[in-house]
Amino acid sequence: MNLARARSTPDLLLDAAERLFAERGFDATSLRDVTRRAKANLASVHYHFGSKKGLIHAVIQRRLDPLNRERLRRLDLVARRGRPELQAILDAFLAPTMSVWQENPHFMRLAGRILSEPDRDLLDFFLAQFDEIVVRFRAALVRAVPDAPVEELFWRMHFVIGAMCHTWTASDGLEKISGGRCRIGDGEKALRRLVDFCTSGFRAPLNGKEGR
Amino acid sequence: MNLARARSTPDLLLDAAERLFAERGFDATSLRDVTRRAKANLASVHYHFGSKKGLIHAVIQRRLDPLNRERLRRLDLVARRGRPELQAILDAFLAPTMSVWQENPHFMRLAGRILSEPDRDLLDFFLAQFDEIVVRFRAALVRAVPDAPVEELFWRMHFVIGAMCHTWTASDGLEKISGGRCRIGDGEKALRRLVDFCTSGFRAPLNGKEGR
DNA sequence: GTCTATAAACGGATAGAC
DNA sequence: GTCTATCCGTTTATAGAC
Repeated sequence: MNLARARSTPDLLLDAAERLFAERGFDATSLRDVTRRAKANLASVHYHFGSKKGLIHAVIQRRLDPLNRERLRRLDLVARRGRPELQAILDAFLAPTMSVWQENPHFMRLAGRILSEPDRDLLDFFLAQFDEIVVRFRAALVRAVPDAPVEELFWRMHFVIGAMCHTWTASDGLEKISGGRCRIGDGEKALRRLVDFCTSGFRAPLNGKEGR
Repeated sequence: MNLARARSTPDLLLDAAERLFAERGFDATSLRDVTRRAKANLASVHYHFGSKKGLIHAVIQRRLDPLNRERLRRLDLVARRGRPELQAILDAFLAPTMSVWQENPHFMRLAGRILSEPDRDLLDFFLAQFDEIVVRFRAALVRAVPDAPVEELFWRMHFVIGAMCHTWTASDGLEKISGGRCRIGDGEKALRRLVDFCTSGFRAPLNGKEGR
């Protein structure tokens, strides 16, 4: 309400944690690092979030919640007018990740890494945020590609997710490998390339015989 | 030479480390965990590998070296006979990862995770193993898709790598999300799906206007 | 090459004053 | 809500005996 007021301690902790988790990883970031950056007290983490794990969960949920709501909002717009276009569905899924990346590249790097996290608890918590996304996008894909088995749709979305995560988390690796040719820039062109690649990949022949 | 002899201490350490690093991550695995599993002494790690980082590098190089040699061997077979087929090139790049995954799923999970590693030193060491791969596959792709700008080829390979890593590292996540519908099984079918998806994605129209 | 013992530092968590 | 002090376990790394 009071716009001039400084950010609250929980917010400062979340900001600092998000940044450090993204830069160094969860394990390599101590609560002492977080509180030092947030200019808060060490014990404040346990007061506000209960534990380090509680802080990690809060960092994830703060961004994932609006991200997935935006995905569903866009999917609604697409699905409302008749049979949905494959490319429009993929765009509804992928485009919001670019917005988050633009506003907060730290979080997207962090999110991409969680999917390959060894910590089962953390992975399960993360995946649980996607229950509605899975149901709704699956339904849309079935309508858009009715001749594909559902199993095939899941596999192809798996590849889409892999390409997506790699785009936002490893774009500096691409820049290095390409000798500086490929820069992610503001993300707009990268998103368009990503959507085009995925749409075309999704249209691979279903019998898998083509071109062999 | 002596086939009946037990494996050497360095090998036992590498085996144990590979397994634990894959299951728990680098940070969450202590040298005590490694030496306990290898039934070796704590100090043996420093004697044979100098440090924990030295051990990590050795674990990576032991598998990556033959993997990338196999990629180049297959690429040679493909490129020898005239203009290479796009699908054959991608197969030469992707198929060896399945072989490694079959023989040692632990390592592939580990390798996939390194690409999103926050530790810059480790990422740089990892990427340095791919210098020859980048040069040789780029040349083949230029021949196979001559009308595409090199920049576009790099981006598309970036997406291929993302899909590939996600396939071998997060396949259990797919199984969970798909409600048990999608299992990676022996990897053969997953590889075929992956190659088909990537080949088709690679053939996306170059102007990016199709279907919009 | 292998082992014990230990150094030196850092981790998350908590009790209790304010 | 904030802060200090502290508990207690763990970490990598090394010195030096065998």
